[in-house]
Amino acid sequence: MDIKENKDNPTRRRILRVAQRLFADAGYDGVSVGELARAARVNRAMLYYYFKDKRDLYRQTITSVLDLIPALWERDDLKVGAPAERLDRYVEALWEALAENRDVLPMIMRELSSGGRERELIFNRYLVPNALFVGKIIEEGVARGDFSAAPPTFATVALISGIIMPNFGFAVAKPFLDEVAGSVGEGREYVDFYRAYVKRALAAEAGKGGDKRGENK
Amino acid sequence: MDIKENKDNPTRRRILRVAQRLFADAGYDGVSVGELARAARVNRAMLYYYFKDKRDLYRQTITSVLDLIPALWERDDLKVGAPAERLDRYVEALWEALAENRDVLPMIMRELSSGGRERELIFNRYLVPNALFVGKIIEEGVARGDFSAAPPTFATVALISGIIMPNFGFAVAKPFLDEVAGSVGEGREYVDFYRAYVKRALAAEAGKGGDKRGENK
DNA sequence: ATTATATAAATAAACGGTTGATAAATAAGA
DNA sequence: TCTTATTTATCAACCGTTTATTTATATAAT
Repeated sequence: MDIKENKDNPTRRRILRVAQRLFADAGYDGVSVGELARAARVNRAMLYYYFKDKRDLYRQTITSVLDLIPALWERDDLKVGAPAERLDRYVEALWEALAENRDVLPMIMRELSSGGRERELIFNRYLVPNALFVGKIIEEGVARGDFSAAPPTFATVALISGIIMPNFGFAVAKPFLDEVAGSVGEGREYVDFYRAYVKRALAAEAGKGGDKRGENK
Repeated sequence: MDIKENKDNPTRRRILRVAQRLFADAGYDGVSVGELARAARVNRAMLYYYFKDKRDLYRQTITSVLDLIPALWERDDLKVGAPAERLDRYVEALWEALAENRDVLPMIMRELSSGGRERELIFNRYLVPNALFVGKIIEEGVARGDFSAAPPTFATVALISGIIMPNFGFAVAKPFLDEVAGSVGEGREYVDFYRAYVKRALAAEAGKGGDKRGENK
């Protein structure tokens, strides 16, 4: 009756992998345990052998997918160098991370849209810490006089928005966008554009720039 | 058997109003016709008297909510003046429009997240036209040499993102955000910040600016 | 003004199908 | 033989939808 704890079990992993795809596409209510079991080629009852219930499976699916975000905050190359540099690398890094798994943003967006049960989990575990991480870099840049963008909170939000939204667009509508606007590429061109865009937006007025140590490598 | 077409019918309007709230909170699959009927204090069968089926009701709910977006493109004050001015007013206008009805963005986001049936409707009727509207202003500004931001498509995306994302955040998490970050206000401060932010991001390099007619009011 | 008729609005009841979940029986592996 | 893994069978509850029936309202005929 109690749930098997062997995380390496191949059946269990197969269920999780399939659940990730299906939940990302249709959401919690949009997938039945029947579909889930069929897609994973297991008996319906097996879901209750490895997971407490449907919501438990959903929760574990979410965290397993979204846990590539915290990995960002550990990267060494985002810890050294001038704020402008680190921020520039962060834009690139977050984009890459999100582009790598196209299920992340749809899952987050849908869960936030639904007065979702996992809304606070997502905020506390991913969004707020991520905003704090970026905010700290900007704060430092403002303090040094490199950035004019204050308050840092607002600049943080604006900056992250420009990464998340387009990436979300790619994730949910790449084929469609290609159709209405010709090929929209893979997003690389946008990232390059956006790095320069952010640089201009945050730049301190000429002459007001403070300590130049470490700038431009 | 055929559907009553009287759009002013009070019962019908009550159903739509309730559907708007419930669907915005929980999505298509997250609300049963039973809940819907109970919340609107009508018999379940009445939904099928005024609407073809659940999805028809859902579709009509979506469009009735989202139709405040196209209203933006008709505004006269967004049609006259220098590009920089019009863009500045657009930022303000879009923010206000979205803040006015906090169901808009959650509905859009969820529908896009779920390989939703109404995805193309949303793109074709709201998102693409809106992007074209903004894109045209930016294009004009670039042509005049007022903006350095090219290509206009990318600048358009970046600019809109900085409005939509924070507004979405407000819509789904205002109470929560107040709790973790102190009161985050009503967003007015952010809009003011963002207008300046955009201005810097799009500004042409000093001296390269072309025709100055109409600038700075 | 009363009655008859037509139509619109609302209700109750039921349909087959699917839902998430459980318990008991069985098979496989140690 | 004991534990782990998988299946079969079954459950009540709910799902979206339809049908048949009743109530209310407006119009026309008497």
